[in-house]
Amino acid sequence: MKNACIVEAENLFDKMPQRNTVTWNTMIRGYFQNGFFDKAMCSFNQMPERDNFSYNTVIAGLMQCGDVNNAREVFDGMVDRSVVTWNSMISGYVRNGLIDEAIRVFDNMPIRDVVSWNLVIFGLGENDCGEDGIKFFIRMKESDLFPDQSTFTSVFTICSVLPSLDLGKQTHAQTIKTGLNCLIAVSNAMITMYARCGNMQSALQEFSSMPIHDVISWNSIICGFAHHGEGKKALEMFERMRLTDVKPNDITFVGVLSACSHAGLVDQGRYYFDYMKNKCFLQPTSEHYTCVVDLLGRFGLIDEAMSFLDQIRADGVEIPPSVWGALLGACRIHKNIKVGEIAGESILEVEPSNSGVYLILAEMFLSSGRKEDAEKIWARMKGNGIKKQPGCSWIEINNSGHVFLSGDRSHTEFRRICFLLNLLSAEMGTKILKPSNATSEEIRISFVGCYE
DNA sequence: CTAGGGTTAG
Repeated sequence: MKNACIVEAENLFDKMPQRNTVTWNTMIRGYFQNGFFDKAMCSFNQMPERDNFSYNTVIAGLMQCGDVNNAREVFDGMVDRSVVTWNSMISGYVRNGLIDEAIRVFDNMPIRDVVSWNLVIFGLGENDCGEDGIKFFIRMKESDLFPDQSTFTSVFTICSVLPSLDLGKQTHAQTIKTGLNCLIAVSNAMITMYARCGNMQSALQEFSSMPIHDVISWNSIICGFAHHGEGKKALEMFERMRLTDVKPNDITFVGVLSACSHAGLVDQGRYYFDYMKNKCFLQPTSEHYTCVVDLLGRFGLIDEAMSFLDQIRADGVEIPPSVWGALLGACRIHKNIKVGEIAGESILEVEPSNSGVYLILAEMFLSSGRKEDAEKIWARMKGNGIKKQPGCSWIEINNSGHVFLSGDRSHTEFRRICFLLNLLSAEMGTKILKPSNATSEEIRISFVGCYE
């Protein structure tokens, strides 16, 4: 039922000589889908007899509009709850970010099906609890239920976020055993898993093995290459995509433009941005603008970046903070304090608690000998009660995860890691335009924890 | 006939 049709549906419903429960249920769903929550609830209360479908429709509808409490009330008032009823509650809680509630429902339900497990695994993944999601995945396999397409896509996504290449490979093997690796959604998730685990070769191999590609397959491989700084390969894939019938979307161009940015391909970047707007008729988003400013800025074309901002304004768009951020980053590299200050202050107007901006501005002042201005920035930061979040990163090696937090140095291999990092940064220093005079400071890392 | 699950960037 489309929005314009709901009126027509209502007319028919009113004119009907007789209605049954199915008719009422259909009408209620239509009301919810078109945003008429009051009418939906009115019908629900008015209808002569309610079956399980009626309740499930109302719970899902209320959950979809964020009315978690009323959904709970309807649920609590039910006598006969089906698996779908319980799953609707889990789904609703997950959708509204209440993962703990979702798990409580899961724990209490008398019978679970594949969807119940999938919802919990997906929900945990979406809420930064991927490791717990994996635990549920293992428990699921110990039950008498078999993982399906949705299970595997969620698990691959978790593997790509953790990231855990080992688990990803293991899961890959399981999809082959079950034949689910032939499904396009599963393959797509697998490409992203391999890409984000740093294994572009396997990502490409999976991509190449697929008989059919959809826009997500192409986006996954393009963004994968772009993310790894393989700008040329990303663009090669995009050119191959153009030979197919698959239409690129806005995400494709985020990949393409960031590829140009990482590879320093300024002319191509200008061309693809124009191509996106004028040939594909895609409205640029703030991400696209950010990519272009980043591309121009990295290359030192600060003036062109500034006039590009005018072009954005001409589209009737207010410059988003992320665009100013890209410009600020460029100014930092190319030591353009004048524009950098404009960019930084523009961000702070909208995001006064953005600690990174204060630090970059202070650093820029300091490195150009304006110590007093740097101190003013620090004072402002302190005055606003802004603290920097310590940096954190993690990596999986030989089945165990190593988590590093900026500041302390308790990792057992701290000295060896520092030594190797210094070697690496010396190596990189020869390839960067700017000589590595910036950092004689010791690289500070620390060991925080381990997971299995 | 009607109800629950969604993979892509930064």
